[in-house]
Amino acid sequence: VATILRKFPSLTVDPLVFCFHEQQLKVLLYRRSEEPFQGELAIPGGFSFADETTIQALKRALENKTPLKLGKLSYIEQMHFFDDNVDPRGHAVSLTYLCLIRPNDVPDTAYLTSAHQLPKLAFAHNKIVERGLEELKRLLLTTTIASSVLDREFSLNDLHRLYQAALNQQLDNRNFRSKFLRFNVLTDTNKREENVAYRPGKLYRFTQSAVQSLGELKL
Amino acid sequence: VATILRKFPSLTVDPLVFCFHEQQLKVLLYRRSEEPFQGELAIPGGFSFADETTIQALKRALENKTPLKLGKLSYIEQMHFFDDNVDPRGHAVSLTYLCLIRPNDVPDTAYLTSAHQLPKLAFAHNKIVERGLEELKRLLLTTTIASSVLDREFSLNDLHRLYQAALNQQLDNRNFRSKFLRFNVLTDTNKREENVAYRPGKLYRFTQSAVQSLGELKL
DNA sequence: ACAAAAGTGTTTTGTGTACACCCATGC
DNA sequence: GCATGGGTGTACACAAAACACTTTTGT
Repeated sequence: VATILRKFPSLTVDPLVFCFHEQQLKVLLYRRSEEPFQGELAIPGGFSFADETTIQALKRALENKTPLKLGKLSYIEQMHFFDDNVDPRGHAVSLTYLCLIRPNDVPDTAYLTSAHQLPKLAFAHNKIVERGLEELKRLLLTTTIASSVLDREFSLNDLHRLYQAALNQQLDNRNFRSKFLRFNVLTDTNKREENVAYRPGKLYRFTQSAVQSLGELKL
Repeated sequence: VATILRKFPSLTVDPLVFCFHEQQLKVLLYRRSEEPFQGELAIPGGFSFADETTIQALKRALENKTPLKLGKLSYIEQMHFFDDNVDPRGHAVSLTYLCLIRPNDVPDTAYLTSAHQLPKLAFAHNKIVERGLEELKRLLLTTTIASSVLDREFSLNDLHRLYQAALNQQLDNRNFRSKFLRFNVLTDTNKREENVAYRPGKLYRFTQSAVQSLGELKL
């Protein structure tokens, strides 16, 4: 039996956590305290061993290496599997997860960097972030995933700013509003922003907490 | 070192091969000759060991268990990674690949079944096919992936029948044609069908061999 | 009254959809 | 000339895109 077990590559999991912070789309990183790549920035991943799920491994890595708790994540979805990792310690394969956390749940001590201007990361982690960014954009355009990026209540302009930040482009405010309202996925809370030094915006929430599909793809 | 290696789950790869055959969307299977699930139908997967890529493992499994050659596949894309497999032999994780092969390249001896009316398969393979079907539909609606499902030259009606079969719904023929032509991805070969007992259709091919995106997702 | 951001409408252009008939070919 | 599938056009409703000003609130 041992001879069979020896033959498999080591499995790692990498949580790619995005959040919307200071009007920017950001990525959660940590600074490695050990070799390899000591001192460099990396995605806070770790090994996934036999007889545990990859989510259990994800929790361990995330909570050991960052101040986030798995339970605070608002969304977790499996993403690409990399089988061409260059880990100096041997053949490793790595499963990446796309994760989201709401602005209110981000600890102050979390290390965040802008997703659109990444520094050089350890391993091939830049590739992972690129890929996750594409996936996140796709989800924003086709689903109500924004409900997991924003706090539960938000103004239409918050939503507008999120889309502009994540897609990294300007979107006409009037068209954006009317289009989004036409999807019929938002509920007016009858509340308004508070403690702002200007006209307070109306607060909305997503009617359904589950992520649902938006514009249908038609042929 | 050995103690670390022992701890990882075994890794398997599963090639989910679709093809368009007898006007139907079909899936490639094989009948298992060994335990577990001896005698049952399954996706022709196998183990992926350390120091080989998952594609190498895919090739070995596919060519050992079916009459197909990896080199004949017209498209290979990584799909979902399952970490909740129920393999009686222990904790296994499995990476699935969505694969396509053109009608002309399908050997007569391949075991194919209709993708929309699957029998019960071994392991949790029904789930894999369901998922692959969703992914294939998505690709057909958003990319020129059809170029890897059809032979290089085909009539617009072939294309129409492919979409109807894969999406499992009727599509208005006139609208389908004008829409697809408007994408500007097809080239008229100036050839026609031969040896048909009716008016022969014009043959087209995709202008670019690489898969490209079709309708843009807009907001 | 001023600053700051919230909120609103119209026009033009293009796409989605529904629908029925003639055409070209082989036999 | 007939059977078979190939191929074409129009009208309507709605969505996409471009575009600038008024309103509300706090200070």
